[in-house]
Amino acid sequence: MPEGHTIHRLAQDYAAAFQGTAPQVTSPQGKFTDSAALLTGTELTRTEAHGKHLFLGFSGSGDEWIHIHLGLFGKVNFGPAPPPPPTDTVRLRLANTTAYVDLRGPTTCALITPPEKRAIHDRLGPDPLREDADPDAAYHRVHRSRTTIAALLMDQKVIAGVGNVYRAEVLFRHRIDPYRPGRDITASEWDAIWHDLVELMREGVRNNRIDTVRPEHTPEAMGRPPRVDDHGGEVYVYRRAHLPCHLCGGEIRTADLAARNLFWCPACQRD
DNA sequence: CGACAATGAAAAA
DNA sequence: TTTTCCTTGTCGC
Repeated sequence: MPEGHTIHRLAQDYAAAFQGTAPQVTSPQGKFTDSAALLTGTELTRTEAHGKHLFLGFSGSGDEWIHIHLGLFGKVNFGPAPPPPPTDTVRLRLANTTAYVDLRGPTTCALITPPEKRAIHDRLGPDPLREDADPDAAYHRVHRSRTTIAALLMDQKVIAGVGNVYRAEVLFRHRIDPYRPGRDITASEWDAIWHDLVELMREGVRNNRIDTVRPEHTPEAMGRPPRVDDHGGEVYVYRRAHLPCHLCGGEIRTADLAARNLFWCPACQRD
């Protein structure tokens, strides 16, 4: 379930459960065993998120980081001590006297050095959830590009943390045709998109799910039946192909864009 | 029990 | 542009 909000929430949750302790680090699945052995006995001192990348900072003899990227399938599960016997897909388990956490199916779980961590930050664009983010840096790339805005929003070098749900929903909320080239996005449109993402994603961190429907458009307010989709939140277009648009009643469309399923309302999102 | 999809992205070609 | 990797839940037979 990982877009940027999930990763920032995980940074908070890992810190709450393990920061200031030296958890036992294991890799029941085996792919992280050597690094896990090196880390056991060292203290988790801080956690950090940038886009969809999670960093767990350990201080032993020097600074070391576990770099985690969940990819499409990765999942994290927290629980109270004592931990149950791990299943054979657990890539990484942390366990201290009060809690454990299991990581399964990540694209990346690797021990890295501070310079390697810096290199990752350097290839990522600004993250709406980070204080140090510069929205102008993102717009600089957007407004010089002939690529569609829907593809640019998915490009982590342009803006970090947006995924398939936020891209579809933020474009709907701003009535922007997903196929419009980035160069035709105005500065004020980008400003509105960015600040909307900041608010939506902060709420996503708080609630651990994506909700994008304005209060006046909720099923209750509109006299509609509640959503049926099981992805977790209330949305306008994501995974609503061929269903009626909440606002205009027209049919939501879907298409392949940037290797993912795009959803949009051609009537509401017309340039 | 196999096919398939799912909020992702790097490597290979 | 295509292939590859990672896991789990659901659906149809």
